[in-house]
Amino acid sequence: MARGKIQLKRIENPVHRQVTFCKRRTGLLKKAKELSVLCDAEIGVVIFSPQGKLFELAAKGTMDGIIDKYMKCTGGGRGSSSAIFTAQEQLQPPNLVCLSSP
Amino acid sequence: MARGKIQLKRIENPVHRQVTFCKRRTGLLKKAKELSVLCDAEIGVVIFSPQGKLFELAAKGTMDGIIDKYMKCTGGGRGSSSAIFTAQEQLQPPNLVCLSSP
DNA sequence: CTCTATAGATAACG
DNA sequence: CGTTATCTATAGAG
Repeated sequence: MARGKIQLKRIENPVHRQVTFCKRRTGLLKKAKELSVLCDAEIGVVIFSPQGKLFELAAKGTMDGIIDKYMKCTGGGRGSSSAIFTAQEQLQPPNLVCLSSP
Repeated sequence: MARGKIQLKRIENPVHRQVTFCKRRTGLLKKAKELSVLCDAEIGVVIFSPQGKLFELAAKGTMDGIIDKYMKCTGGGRGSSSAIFTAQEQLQPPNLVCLSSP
């Protein structure tokens, strides 16, 4: 992203990987919070570093409440407007689906 | 971020907010997956749109496993290397804490 | 939806 | 650990 392009694969150098993890984790949490503020969405993020360290972000509400809501949507999720996906399907094709007008 | 600067507040126009939500949600999930791949981290993201729609991303493992691991780290979290924060504390000061060398 | 210019994120450097 | 050059994400237009 900066002085050099990134590879879409695991960083091998342990030191470099640690630095990148720290920076990107910060950026990801920032982005998550921005999305929740801009669009009034409830967002929860959980990150486990390779060293087993846990990082959590709960925007709008608590993580506990988000997990509870998530459980209801998946476990007993017979709600009509739920979209569960694992992102493998959603992100691999360069295909954005947006609504430009209602 | 592009033809105009963004405000760090809730978007009022419903249509504009919907479009932004869609674009940023896609970008956030992409970033999350990149982080998990680059740094070999286990990441779970849960997003509830204002309309109550649920979006989930589980990178490296299942969301169920991530939540389970999360519960153990918080509930019985007497582990020595756990960092729980709500991002309010972590992101507001322009203060990055990184390890340059181990 | 697709394209483009620009704001924002960040890899490498000091 | 702060700065800078670049790359990427994305707001706005077509």
